[in-house]
Amino acid sequence: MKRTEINELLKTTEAGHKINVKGWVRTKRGSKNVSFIALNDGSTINNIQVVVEMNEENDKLLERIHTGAALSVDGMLIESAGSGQRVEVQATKLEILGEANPNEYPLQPKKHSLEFLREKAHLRYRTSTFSAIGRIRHAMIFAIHKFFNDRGFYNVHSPIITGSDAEGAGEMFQVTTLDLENMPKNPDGKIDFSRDFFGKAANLTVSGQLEAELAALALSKVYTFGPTFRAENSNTTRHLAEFWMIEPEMAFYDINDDMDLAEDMLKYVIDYALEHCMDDLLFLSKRLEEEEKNKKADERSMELIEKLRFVLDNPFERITYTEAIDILKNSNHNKKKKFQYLIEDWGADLQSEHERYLVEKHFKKPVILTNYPKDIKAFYMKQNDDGKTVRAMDVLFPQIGEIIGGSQREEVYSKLADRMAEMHIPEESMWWYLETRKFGTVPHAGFGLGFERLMLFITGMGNIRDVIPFPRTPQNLEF
RNA sequence: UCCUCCUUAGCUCAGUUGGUUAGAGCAUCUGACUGUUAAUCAGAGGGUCGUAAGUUCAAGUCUUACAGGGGGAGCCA
Repeated sequence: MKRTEINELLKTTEAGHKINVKGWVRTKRGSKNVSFIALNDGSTINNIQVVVEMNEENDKLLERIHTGAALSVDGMLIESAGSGQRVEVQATKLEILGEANPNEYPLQPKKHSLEFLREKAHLRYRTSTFSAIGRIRHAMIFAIHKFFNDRGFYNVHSPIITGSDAEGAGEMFQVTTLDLENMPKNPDGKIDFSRDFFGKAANLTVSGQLEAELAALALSKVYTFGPTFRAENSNTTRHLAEFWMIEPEMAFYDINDDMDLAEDMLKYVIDYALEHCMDDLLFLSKRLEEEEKNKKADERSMELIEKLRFVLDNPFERITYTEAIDILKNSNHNKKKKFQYLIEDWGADLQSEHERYLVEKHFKKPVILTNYPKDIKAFYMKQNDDGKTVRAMDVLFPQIGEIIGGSQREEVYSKLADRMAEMHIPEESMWWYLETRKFGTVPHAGFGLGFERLMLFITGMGNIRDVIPFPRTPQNLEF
């Protein structure tokens, strides 16, 4: 018989027909005459209840069925005689597809710590929490593609292996086919990369932005959505060595158009999650609420769905770096010396604590900071006429901090070339990028959204290692 | 990379000012129960207290080193 997925079964309004269902056992409860199995196949957070009448044959099978076992069940879909669910499956034939030895299977029908599950990453998808995150992650990927497609953007595949080492976004992972035990050397003792696969040193990309700019200067509106690699020794709840980034790039956009797009996109995907992932969000919300109970009253945060709606319904606050410095400098927090790094002079980079103060204490909503000092930002950002600032824009979210970093790009050849020289970026490695400013240059802008940081916000999870199936972080490559 | 905390049963945790035989819930096994909802009730098995060394009459408890993990900071998305 053809299998029906559990989300379909639970939606059924007409009961009383024969079906087949397959899935993994979440719990089994028994009494003298009847046993109940909660079965889940990942199509929904909800389980279907399988009812098994006790007889000699079923007794033997049930002894081998424990949490984690895979089953195929033929039976009648009927209205439930119990009160916890609308429909259930009255089993006529049970088949064990795969047993799970209860003395070895690590997952139990109870709450496990996220730390424990991280060490069981090969099985954690089978928990309610991680299957919910998996489904939401898919929905967000789809929503992002839909958002851009509906607005006439083209998706571009930027390269994963790159020969450019001047993107300046962070430490890079080297890619080589040279024999590490026996590296070819030049007469001066340095490694001879002309003998390497590409004839030069190669790395994994840290950003697709520069390539996206090339595409935008022909296709007008493009976006990348691909893996990104940073070899920084970052050990935090919001950094990964391998993460997915969305980088739209638009010709004829200025910084204000860029901010509008960023805000629209974030609101669109939040709305999409509320529309399509409510079951999973409600589960994660309940889970969070239980965790929050253990916290002090003033450390508790807004309920997950309420928080998503709040961001959706309120315009983001847009202020300049200079205005932010004034707010921080004159804040009681600064005067009472509650910041670890006190704000004194214009020009300093903002610390996490300052960003959090602006978002969580002062404005109490997402903030877009613009026009940063040029010395703390990348070489490609559009220089303002004041000679001090650039048209950068960072979107700051509660709890997460920077979720988007973007800017209008410098389109004037001479200004870009001068800035590269000032920052010691070798022109010969970036000649192709500079040429776009030589031929038919136009104002353009773009931004980068860290996909896992978006996932942190949508799911309310606290650690970025829990919103990507197989996290890559320093000293960790087990799965 | 820096600072800080944690490691006790398969899992989550308790373990007093160092003191006799290290506890609980869940899970597992046995039994009871006419439909349960992370079922319930009764009983059983399960631990060289992360590893190594030290202090002490005595260490799960104190000290040091190492390992694994968490949180915070920096770098950023």
